[in-house]
Amino acid sequence: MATVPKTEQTTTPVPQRLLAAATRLFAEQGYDRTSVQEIVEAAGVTKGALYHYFGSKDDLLHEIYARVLRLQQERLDAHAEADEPVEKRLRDAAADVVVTTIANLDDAQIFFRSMHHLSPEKNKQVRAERRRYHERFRALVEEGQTAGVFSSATPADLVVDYHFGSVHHLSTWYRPAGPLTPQQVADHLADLLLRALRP
Amino acid sequence: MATVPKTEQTTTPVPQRLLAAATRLFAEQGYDRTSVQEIVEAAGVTKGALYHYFGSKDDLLHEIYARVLRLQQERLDAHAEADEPVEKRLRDAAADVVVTTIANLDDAQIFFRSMHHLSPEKNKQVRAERRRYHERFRALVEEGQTAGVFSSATPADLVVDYHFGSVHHLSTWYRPAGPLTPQQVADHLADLLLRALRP
DNA sequence: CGAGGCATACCGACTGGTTAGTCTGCGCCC
DNA sequence: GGGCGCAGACTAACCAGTCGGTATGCCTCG
Repeated sequence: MATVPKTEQTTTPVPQRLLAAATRLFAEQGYDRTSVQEIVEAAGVTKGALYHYFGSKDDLLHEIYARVLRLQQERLDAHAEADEPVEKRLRDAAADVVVTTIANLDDAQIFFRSMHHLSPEKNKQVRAERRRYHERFRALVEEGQTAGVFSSATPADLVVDYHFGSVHHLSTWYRPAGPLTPQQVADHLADLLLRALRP
Repeated sequence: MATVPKTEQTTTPVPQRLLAAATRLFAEQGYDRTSVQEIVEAAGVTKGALYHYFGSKDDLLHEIYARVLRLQQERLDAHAEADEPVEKRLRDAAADVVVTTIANLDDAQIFFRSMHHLSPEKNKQVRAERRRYHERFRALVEEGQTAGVFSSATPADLVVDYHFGSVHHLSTWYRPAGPLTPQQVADHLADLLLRALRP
């Protein structure tokens, strides 16, 4: 009894519902403050379902990280490989990560706030992927510096951390109801980066 | 029995020992992962002592926040009021907050990672003080923009968030064992800010 | 074509362990 | 002798993960 009525309208698959519920709750309350019970209730299932699809609560968090990392890396790669001058490639990449981050503010909040809740191995894995991302971005900055279109006054590593600091920070202050659209914020932040890099 | 031996060498007062232990442990493991039991053991006392001086675990966290906020606000005020051109005042303030943050990386880590663990009222209070700090800093940027020594291309608010993003981010990547001294990092980051603001 | 078996998907009570905060009491100092 | 500073056992609540059980569809073989 009490099974889902068999209309032909497809229901969202349970694993996705669980991930969506977990993402929202982790962002709102933090990982440790969110009980597995809350997640399954929000997703309309029970613990049995969650542990059928995921090995642990920690696993759920890891899935959220993997999704974000994959998305951002793909987008960065696309911009970095474009057939454009390096200034434009960097600007586009810098602006895009801002837009994408704002579009997934919950993910971003979790990302930067809950890394230390991952198990050591999963944490290491995430760090490694994160480093790849960082290095790809840094390569863009270095390319411009070598070509002389960017100032070399600041080490490329620091430039990258400077920019990602601001991205990281977005989930702290950006509110959709605010005066600026995501694209406007992205343009401004990319502009600040490029202005700082003027020779 | 087992009282501290009564040599005349003054022992650090218990409340300070508790705060120091809590700061270290919160930074290492996160607020929720640190039990009150761990804190009192690290401080060499028992729960009775902790709850004698602090109303709750949450209170302990709030004290840490208050300490950081007071320190940073004092230093910003000093720089902002100095008798110097606005470029120098902003640069000094921007560099100083970096140095101070690196000198108290544990505090910084807790600050940005654990705000949501504070009770709603305490959270509101901290946000209010934080806003005062932000506005003081913004006033410096605006002063320079009005005077024409800084570009007005970017709203001052965004400029401030851009810089504090990088400060916020420090606890993620800065390691004392790294190649750069705190002062060098501070100079670079302040430089990036000022370069971005060149008209 | 239909019966029987099997895997997948999920349920929900239960367990063992942990935790913040309380409370009674004790010793030392003024 | 009274109160401050603290000790440490205790409680009530909670929580991640387990496990035996059930329903449902598919596949196979007679």
